[in-house]
Amino acid sequence: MRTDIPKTYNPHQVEPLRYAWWMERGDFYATIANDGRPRYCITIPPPNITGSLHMGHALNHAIHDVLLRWKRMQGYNVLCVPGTDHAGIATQNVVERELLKEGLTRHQLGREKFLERVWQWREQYGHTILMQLRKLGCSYDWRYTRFTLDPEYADAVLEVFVRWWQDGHLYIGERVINWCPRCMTALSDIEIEQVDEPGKLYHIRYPFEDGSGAVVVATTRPETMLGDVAVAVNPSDPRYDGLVGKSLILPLVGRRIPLIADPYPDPAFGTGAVKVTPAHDPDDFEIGQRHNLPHPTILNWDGTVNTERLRDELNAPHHPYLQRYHGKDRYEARRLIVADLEAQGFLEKAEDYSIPLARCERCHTVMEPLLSEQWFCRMSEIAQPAIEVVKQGKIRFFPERYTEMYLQWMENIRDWCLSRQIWWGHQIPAWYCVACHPENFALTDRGEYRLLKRESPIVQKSAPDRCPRCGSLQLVRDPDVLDTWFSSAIWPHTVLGWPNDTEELRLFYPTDVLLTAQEILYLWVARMMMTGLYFQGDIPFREVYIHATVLNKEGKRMSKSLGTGIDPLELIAKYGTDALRWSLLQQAGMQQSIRFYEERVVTARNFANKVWNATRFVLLNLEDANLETLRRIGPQPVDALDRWILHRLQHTIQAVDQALRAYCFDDGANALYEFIWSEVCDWYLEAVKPRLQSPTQRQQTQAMLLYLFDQLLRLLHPYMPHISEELWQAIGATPDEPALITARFPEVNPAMCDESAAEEMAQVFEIIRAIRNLRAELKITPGAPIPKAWVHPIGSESQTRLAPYCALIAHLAWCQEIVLGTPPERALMNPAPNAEVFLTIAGLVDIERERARLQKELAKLEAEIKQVQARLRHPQFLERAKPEVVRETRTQEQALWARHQRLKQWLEQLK
RNA sequence: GGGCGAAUAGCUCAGCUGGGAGAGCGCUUCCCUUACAAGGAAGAGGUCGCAGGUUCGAGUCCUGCUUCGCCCACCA
Repeated sequence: MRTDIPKTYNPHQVEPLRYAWWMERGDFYATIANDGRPRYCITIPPPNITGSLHMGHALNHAIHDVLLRWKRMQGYNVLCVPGTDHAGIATQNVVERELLKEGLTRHQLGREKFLERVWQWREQYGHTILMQLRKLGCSYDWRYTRFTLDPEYADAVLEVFVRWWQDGHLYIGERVINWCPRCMTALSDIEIEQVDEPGKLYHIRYPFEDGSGAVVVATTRPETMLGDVAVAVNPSDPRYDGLVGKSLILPLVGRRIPLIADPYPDPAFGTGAVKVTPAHDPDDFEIGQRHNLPHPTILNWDGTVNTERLRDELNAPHHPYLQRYHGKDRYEARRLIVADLEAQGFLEKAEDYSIPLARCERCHTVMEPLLSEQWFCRMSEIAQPAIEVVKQGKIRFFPERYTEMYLQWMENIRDWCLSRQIWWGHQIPAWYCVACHPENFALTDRGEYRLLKRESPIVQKSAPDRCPRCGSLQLVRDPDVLDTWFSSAIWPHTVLGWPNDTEELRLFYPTDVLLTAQEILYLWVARMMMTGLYFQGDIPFREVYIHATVLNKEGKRMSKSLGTGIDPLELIAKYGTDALRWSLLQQAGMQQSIRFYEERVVTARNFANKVWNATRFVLLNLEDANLETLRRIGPQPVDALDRWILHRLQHTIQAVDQALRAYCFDDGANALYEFIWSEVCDWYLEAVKPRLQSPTQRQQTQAMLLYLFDQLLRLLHPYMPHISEELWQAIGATPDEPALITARFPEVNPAMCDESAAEEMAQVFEIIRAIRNLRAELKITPGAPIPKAWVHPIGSESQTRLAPYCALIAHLAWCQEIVLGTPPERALMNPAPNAEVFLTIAGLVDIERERARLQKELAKLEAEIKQVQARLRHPQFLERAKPEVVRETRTQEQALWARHQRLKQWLEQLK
């Protein structure tokens, strides 16, 4: 038996070694066979390869690991598949930034060379985050580590794309999409963040061609007027009766545009007239479609103004004045145009206005709605089954409120823009024949064909030899790659081997739960449900737990750039992994956000230390023992104290079990904390100390302690795996159960539940508190002996001898239980609700002071009595309150009166 | 503009189906008692966001409002 245990828990000496030990033993590995055990499977949300561990990850993965360890201990065959996401735009941005330091752009490097660089980068840095997850203690099956650009994974992605194409769910469309002028790519509707920012609303006068006045339109983006093709008004708007059909002259540009009638404009807003720029606004585009209007583009992909395209697209003479704006950045162009409009008297006014802006989620650049040709996925049909499974309860959300949010979003789902104009990712498996449509291609300087328009794509997993229509060898592959979320959408079944029919799929699909943050509910969770149902024919997971967002103490989002973030690795370095995990899990339940700060980890570290020292105490008291013998003896209660602690243990087992089932990790942690610290350490261990000195009770008490701590460490293991394993090795490990990580999780034993023991001990604790209170109030130093104490339990029928406990725990020299009516002489008294205690302390009884103290006590009692009586005097209370409540109130009143009587009597006696 | 969360001790939060408010940290006082000072003991501290309503009785249920946060939404 080890007795050289340090007095404080040192996580750095324990945690890395324990983790390595489990790895060596292969404890994280699932069995890929039906060995008769039930199975439990989670596929983690693959973090970006560009990422490093932040508090959100720490919380997410602490939760993963609690569940995995809990299930493993319950005898499940547990598989957790880790991995990383290639994160198209994010990664490409990182590598492009590196190139920029060398003065290079990706275009200078060329696609192939650039991709080599990205792969290099990923080899070097792409595994950082997975290594960090190991530091968190995650018991994942690292053999299964996947990457969304692995060859097999890429094959699955192409398979999905081809099948959806064949099944008619994909299409090429020219639409106004969200364009990031910095990333130079399209983004889906959910990859942008909407913010309202202060700006200006410009009112511009568009004169009628015939000189009969003007129409005033309002816009927040005046530069787009270059591409205006009409002004629209609502047909019901009386202000424009008889004017529709007339021509307007576009200021600065001089182009003639019509005034048209369309249901879109809201007559109540401003002048009721809307300028129509089909290429740069989704609503305007639809108006344009309805009226068969042209849609000239006035912006380049980098956000600069292009007025030459205007000439080409409108087949119109180029107004020389426009040259001023050509090549200017959109904001520069805006300033110029506003100035020119004002100078020429076209600007009616510019008012302050809160403008809704869309920014790129990745780089925060203001998005530009831009007309372009993209690949889309038609969603409504695919979404249907994913709606059904939720309505039927086959997939359940925790917290439940997310169910409604999910359903509402799914029922209004919009088509998904799949193509991205970047290089890092899954290149779209579509080829176009130059021979069939030479007009769709331009020849570059390097003599390569550049795709201008997508027509008649040949969609298949591998490059076709020749055009199936004309036999030409001149085929050009679509340069675009797929949205990163397209590949992560198939994560659960793909990491298990799809499209092959693998043993992993058969054993572990559907997985059990998906654990994630709320921000990717639509981006990812919903899409996995759609692809899982479509391709694997079954739900990807049975439950979805959406955990809180981690905020700082001020309730602000943790952000590196704002400096409001906390680095979990730093916290691990300071306080250890188990402390960090505990501090997070201790507040992880059904809330949508949690505030996190370092003091929480300090508290958690202190708790770990408490566990360490409590177990140290047990070990020190087991030095002479044979553990085998003690295990054979088992938990045999000596008395009510033991029955009470076993009872509380059952309660704790029950609470932890219930909490983990319901994803209320906070409740489980609190139950454990309360049990271990308050009940085991503060009461049980203190009370048991004298018994350990008794030759007749020592062994039985040792057996109790061994059992209790064995159970307690098992319960703690999912939350604090390292320290619990380390300590358990000293007291729990047997040839049958050599490691805690695979030992059996405790289950409630009804035979150990004992309410009466609980009540009995509650009374003991009350008495002891009353004694301590007296001592403290009278400033009796803890060491000073108290010659005599009498305790008088009230209302308990049991003939148990409480006095010995009180003497032991409260360090009394002499203690006796008395019955009513025989109070001692010249003592101090403390009346507690269900007990009263009398102490005699030589020379310390100042009668007057004592009387004053008790008078105060009496006054407090009387106030309470008044309150209760007031309620009982109320006729409606007696009539309408539940009978048991009335009864309870009556007994309460009686008890108060009785205390009152006794106090008074005691006061009399003190005279 | 809709939807959802939150508002309780100085701080961070518990309070299930309505019966008189709890924890951790912080604070005060006393203790280095041989598991633990990262500890022990005893305390102080709250018109439970505001205003109504239901009820014998409301942090708890209903209505309205205020403040903060999140999600969704094409209003020029």
